[in-house]
Amino acid sequence: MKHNLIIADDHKMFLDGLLSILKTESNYNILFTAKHGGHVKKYITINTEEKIDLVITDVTMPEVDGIALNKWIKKTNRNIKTLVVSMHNDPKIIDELIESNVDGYLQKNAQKEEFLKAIATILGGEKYFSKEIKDIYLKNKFEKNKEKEIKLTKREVEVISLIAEEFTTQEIADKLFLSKHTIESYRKNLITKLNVRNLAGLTKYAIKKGYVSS
Amino acid sequence: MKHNLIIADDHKMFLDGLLSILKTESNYNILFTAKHGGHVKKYITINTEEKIDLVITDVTMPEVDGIALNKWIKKTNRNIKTLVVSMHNDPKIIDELIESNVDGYLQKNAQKEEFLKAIATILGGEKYFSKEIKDIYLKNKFEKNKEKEIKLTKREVEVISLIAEEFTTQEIADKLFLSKHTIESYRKNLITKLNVRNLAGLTKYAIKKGYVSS
DNA sequence: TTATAAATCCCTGTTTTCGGGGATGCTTAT
DNA sequence: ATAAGCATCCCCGAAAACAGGGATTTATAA
Repeated sequence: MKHNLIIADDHKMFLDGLLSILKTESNYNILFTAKHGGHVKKYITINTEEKIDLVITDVTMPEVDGIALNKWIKKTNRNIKTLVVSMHNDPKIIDELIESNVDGYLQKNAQKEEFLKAIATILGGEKYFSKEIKDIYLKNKFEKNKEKEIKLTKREVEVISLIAEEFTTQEIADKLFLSKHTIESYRKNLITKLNVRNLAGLTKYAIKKGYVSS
Repeated sequence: MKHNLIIADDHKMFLDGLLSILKTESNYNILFTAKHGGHVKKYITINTEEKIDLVITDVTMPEVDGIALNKWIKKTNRNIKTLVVSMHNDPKIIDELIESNVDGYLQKNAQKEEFLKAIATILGGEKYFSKEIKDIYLKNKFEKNKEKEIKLTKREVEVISLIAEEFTTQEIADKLFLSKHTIESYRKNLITKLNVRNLAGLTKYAIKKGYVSS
């Protein structure tokens, strides 16, 4: 029995490329192609009696993007599989998609073979993520867990930001209308808390967290 | 008169997508498609009497990549135009391509219309770069000019790297088998040279330059 | 060849950081 | 109500950083 697919991507070229690949496989039937997620939602909502097996969707699309579309599908139709394809591999996006139960994630620069493999795997009931994506996801999780307990207070963030902006303790004290001793306490606590050795470590942490621009 | 094109990309899907777009335009004739730059070089070398108007090429390809291919074409065949398409927009790559006289640069997530416009523009004898690419190129140039005089010596890079890695002066001295005074001199010079105020500034510079990871 | 730059080392101060304490209110959660 | 966390402030001493000189030798470029 043929599998029914829907593809959503606002890039004509990617769409055409994907269609040409899928054409070589005789048992895929393209029900519908869309320029953004809203069209897919409408299609699924209207054609309730039609069997839809898989929605392949881009992440960045106008109006309703791939993340929102995946969430909507997973919330309303538990038997429709989803495969997200994206140009980039932003850990946050990958995380959000996996948490909302996407069935697969591929980078757009994947080869034809991987595309077909991913689609077949997902239609077979399993999940498919490329090795890179898995690594990114796990690394992200791991780092998050390691840094989980370390939560800085508002004041600490203020202070570490100013430290990373090259201000001295006295200058920070003046800026925040606090005693020099207070800032010294904060610096000391930050060094202990963040498990670094000196200003350089604090600066690196501030940059990593985006408190300052490098 | 028809224009003769060559396309080089190791991604079947992109290739197919591009072909499907070009098919809608009747006056483009696809001479040859290749999986990497080496094939294109061979084709051009063999078919000397054939008129080749434009080579569209990806950046990342096995063996001979798009950068090398563009350089080779521009060195050996001044009447063949080149259009580079890429997934990413790394300033270094863009800079290198523009310096080696590429005729156009597009991101792969461009829309169909922009692809056709770029190809037409280039075949008309002009260059084509998308607005983002121009911005990236100019910003890069501008920043380079601003920072031009600041050149660190090998030793200075070693020292600033270790500073940013949270080592103290004494530790760096021990590591490099140098006197503590020497490292102090380097630190001092670096602070003056880079126009920063303290370790935090040095650390930020080191991160920006990629000497250490944040 | 003669500057110039790089790499190395040294000295004298002053300021800042760093590590170890401790204290006082004030809020928040248990 | 009591503990815990936060924000604030203080002290001390050692270590390190910072600022400002200067000096030598060895490459390297003009």
